[in-house]
Amino acid sequence: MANTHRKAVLPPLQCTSCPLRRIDHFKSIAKDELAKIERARSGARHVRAGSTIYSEGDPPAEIFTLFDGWAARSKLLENGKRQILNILLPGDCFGVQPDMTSELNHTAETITEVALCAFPHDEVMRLVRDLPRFGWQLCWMLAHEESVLSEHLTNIGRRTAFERLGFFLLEIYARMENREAAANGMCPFPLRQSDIADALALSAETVNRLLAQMDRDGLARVSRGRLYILNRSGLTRACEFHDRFLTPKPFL
Amino acid sequence: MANTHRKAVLPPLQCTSCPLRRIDHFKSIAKDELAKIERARSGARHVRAGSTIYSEGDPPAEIFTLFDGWAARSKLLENGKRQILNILLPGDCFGVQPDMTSELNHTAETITEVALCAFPHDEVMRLVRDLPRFGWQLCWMLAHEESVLSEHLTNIGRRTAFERLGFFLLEIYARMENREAAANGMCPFPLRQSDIADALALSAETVNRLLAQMDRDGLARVSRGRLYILNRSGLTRACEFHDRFLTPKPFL
DNA sequence: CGGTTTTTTGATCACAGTCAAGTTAGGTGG
DNA sequence: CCACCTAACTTGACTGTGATCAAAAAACCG
Repeated sequence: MANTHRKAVLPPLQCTSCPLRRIDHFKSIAKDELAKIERARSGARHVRAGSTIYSEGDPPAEIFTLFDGWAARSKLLENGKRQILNILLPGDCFGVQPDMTSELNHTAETITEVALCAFPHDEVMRLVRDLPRFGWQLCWMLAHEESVLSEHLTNIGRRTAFERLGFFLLEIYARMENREAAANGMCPFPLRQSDIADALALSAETVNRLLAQMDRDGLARVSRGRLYILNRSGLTRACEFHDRFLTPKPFL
Repeated sequence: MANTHRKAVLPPLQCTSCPLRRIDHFKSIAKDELAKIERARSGARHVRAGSTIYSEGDPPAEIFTLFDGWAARSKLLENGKRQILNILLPGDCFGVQPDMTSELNHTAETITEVALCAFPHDEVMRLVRDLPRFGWQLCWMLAHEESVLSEHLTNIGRRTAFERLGFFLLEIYARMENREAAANGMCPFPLRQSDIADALALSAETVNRLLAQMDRDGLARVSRGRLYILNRSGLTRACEFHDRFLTPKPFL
């Protein structure tokens, strides 16, 4: 896997000048609210590639926003198998737990080196208390995540291996496009085939064979850390993809 | 399928005297907040068995709380296959959407006859605005749902058919138990085998064969609209079940 | 009691998993 | 810049789980 991902850059000190906020796809947040959010932020930090941000079973302490790089939320089973719940891209929040007293129900791992912002749990609760609109925004983010998870459940449960993979590639591409990080059918793609397998509940060998087939069929190619969508409409049709669930959302 | 489910009863006019609120498993809500919630409620209604409460694509208008009976949230694919996302039991809320302007991303169907409470979307937004704690509770419910969905994703993605089924039965039983509607290893179970299949991404025939096997093995039995957990610890071990994700939660 | 839905059982098949061996690419250090 | 080492990818052969198709039995409901 070519590590085409440059060193992750840290976010600016001021949330108002966060470059992510200039991206159309993210719902804007009022200036005064942003100021309070900024005060709630406990800091920004780097995490190196291939390491764990938090583990299933840990007590939840912070909510995170991914600023730069790729990560994944996943579950590990007793039998050693891994299920990736969601790939995290810049602008995605994670670590929100129902009950701050209970343990985290999944693990978050980095794929590339990563930069993220952290918000202590009690600060988030304070924000919900003080800013009614913030509570609504948090609900929005959560409901969005649930919607994405439903789509993944259906994808894994009711589609063939080929369709799953096509759906997955198109989803990643659309999300990168929303973040203005894709163009001309090409975008960064630092996932290993075994990561894709863990996200789609397939074996790495099957993913490999299907990628080869999609390349042969001129539909999509993954090569040297990049994803190329060669025939978007063809692939979209072939795997019944739709991007209804990738609606704009607020973040932080 | 024996319809052992009696006629669904309507909830009382006052939320404070709602019998569901007396169940330990649900987080209590302050009296004054409950009064406001009660005012936000647009009404209670019956829906007959086997019908649709709302459909994917509909504009979201209301949030619902299931008061009595069983229902399911599901997605229908173009190829006719159905994926059940979650079985809804009394006390479960559903219909919460990220963005009230977008369309609903799943369908809600009744399994038995059902009684439910409805809350118009704008009233819910008003509640979030007026009651800071309410916003937090809504987040809690959403995060809980996400947690459950993650568990289902892992179950379907990474377990064998046998384990999936055992996990599913134990989950339903534990949830019924939490609702004080199960005892001595027995609880109502109005699902058809094809419903179980759609929830677990299996074929109905496979579900049938596995149920027969579990019966033979003295682990669990489904018969005449009832679920019998014959050997709970055995079944729990056999399918790596855990109920960590079934934490108490608020509702309404 | 009769019609319909659901469950049960059997036979066959195919998709994707597993195992194993070989190749390529990327990263590291001389 | 090249040699080496490891991790990732590739390919082939075989297997097995669970799907599909079909037909009979049972349960349910009016």
